[in-house]
Amino acid sequence: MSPRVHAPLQLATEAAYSGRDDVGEASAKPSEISHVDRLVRGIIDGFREGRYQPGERLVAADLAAQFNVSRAPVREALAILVGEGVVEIKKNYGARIRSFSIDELVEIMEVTEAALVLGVRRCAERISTASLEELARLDGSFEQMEAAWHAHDAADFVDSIYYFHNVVNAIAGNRFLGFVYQRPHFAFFNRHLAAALPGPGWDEYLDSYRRVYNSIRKGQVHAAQAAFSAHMQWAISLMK
Amino acid sequence: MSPRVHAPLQLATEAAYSGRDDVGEASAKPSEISHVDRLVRGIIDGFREGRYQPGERLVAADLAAQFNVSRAPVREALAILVGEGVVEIKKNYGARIRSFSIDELVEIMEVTEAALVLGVRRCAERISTASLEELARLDGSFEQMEAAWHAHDAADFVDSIYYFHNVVNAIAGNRFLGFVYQRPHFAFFNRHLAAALPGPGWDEYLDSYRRVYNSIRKGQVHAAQAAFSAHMQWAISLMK
DNA sequence: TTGCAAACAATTGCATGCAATATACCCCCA
DNA sequence: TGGGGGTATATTGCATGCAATTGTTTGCAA
Repeated sequence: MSPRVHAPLQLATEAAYSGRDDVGEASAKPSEISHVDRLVRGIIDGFREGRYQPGERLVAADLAAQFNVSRAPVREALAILVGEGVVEIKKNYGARIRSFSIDELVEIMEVTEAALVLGVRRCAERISTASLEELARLDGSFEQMEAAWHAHDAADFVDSIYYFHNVVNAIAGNRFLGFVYQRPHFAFFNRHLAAALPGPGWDEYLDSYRRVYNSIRKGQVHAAQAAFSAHMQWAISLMK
Repeated sequence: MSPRVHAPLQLATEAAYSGRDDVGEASAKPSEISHVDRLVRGIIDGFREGRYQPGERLVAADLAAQFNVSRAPVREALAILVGEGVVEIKKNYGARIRSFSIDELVEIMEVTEAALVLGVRRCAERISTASLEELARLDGSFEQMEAAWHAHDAADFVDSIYYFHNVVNAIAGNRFLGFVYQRPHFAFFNRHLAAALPGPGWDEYLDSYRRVYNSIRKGQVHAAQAAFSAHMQWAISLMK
């Protein structure tokens, strides 16, 4: 299997949504990343890379040993992930990664569509004012998507879609949308989706996104929005 | 000031979004609520009730004393709130409640609209199949809104709007939407909004929601959706 | 062989302790 | 009176320890 794309997941603790005053000199120096951040990221990455499976038992002491820290920061990281709805903790038994039923995945997709359509619309509206770097990222993300599609790698494919939308959201200019979409439960959801993916509509999937991408590129706001919504509705109907 | 409405905020740890197998016998017995849950709820409530101000310094040791626990669960609770983007922790200084600029509030409102419009639509679609209890809650929530409006209590008013949408989301039947909207950052956002509220459009505000409410009640899907979107767009334009 | 109960082991939840470090204060000097 | 530097203080970040509780296994009886 080819190396994963790994859409760069930003944590709230890393100023994902803090384009604000009080930062000042910060952000220049990433200084020391805390153990907690490293753990949260490590657990999420571990899941996205398939090292941890849904339903798998995560014992705090084991994680502490794996990451070479004590149980205190592990517990804080797990607390964050519980707050995100991504991990369940069973008392005196252990934490485990949540798994989702088809019904739940459908519900998640509906909400995802509602949120992302805002990003698609705004992005198409603002595409003419996008910087060259942003456009390059957009083009690059779609190329990654095509590559993953040709390689028939479902995990890479959903990763590249996630990355694509992150780029779209960034161009859209609504930082809160970026923040919300980068919450672990959305990142997780994508990975869960991959399991259901290389199904009957594999061809259609890329075509839909090509329509979205092209419409965005041409600044066709309504077309982009319609193409994206149609795609999501189609994907949802396919899941049922 | 009249007592706050307090939309019942559910935490992820309380099975807010876990209508799933493995629960089994649970949920019947709330058993013992953990210190961490109590702290998260307590801090959020403290903010919503105005006991903690945005930007206020939250020292772990103080919170530990207030809630009569040690610093360990306090740190876990703060970690959750940091993950939610609701609290910032500054090393060797303390945590503090984030404050939002007008620009950020606008961005949050845009995302909120995108998400909630899904709930409004679905709710209107399914209103005919709603249980009597659900309808009673819906009616009650709107009555609370009217009462807060007449009392000119902005905090109560936004609280009741938050509660109204929670009821709408519940009837809409998408549990993930409920889960997302109950994330602390949305609950927080509402409180921040209250500060900007009793402005020029105070009258218009209730009228808009009455239109939304009536359309939902009559099952007029498109009208409800349009009324809600129009209202949000109007509120956003007012903020700028 | 199967059902049940009791002891055991494993794990969490929380308290406490300590070192690292950013902030704040104070004093001195210009 | 204003500014700068050094020290003291406060607070976090993390490690460790212990009790409570749950899941598991074992042994016994039917």
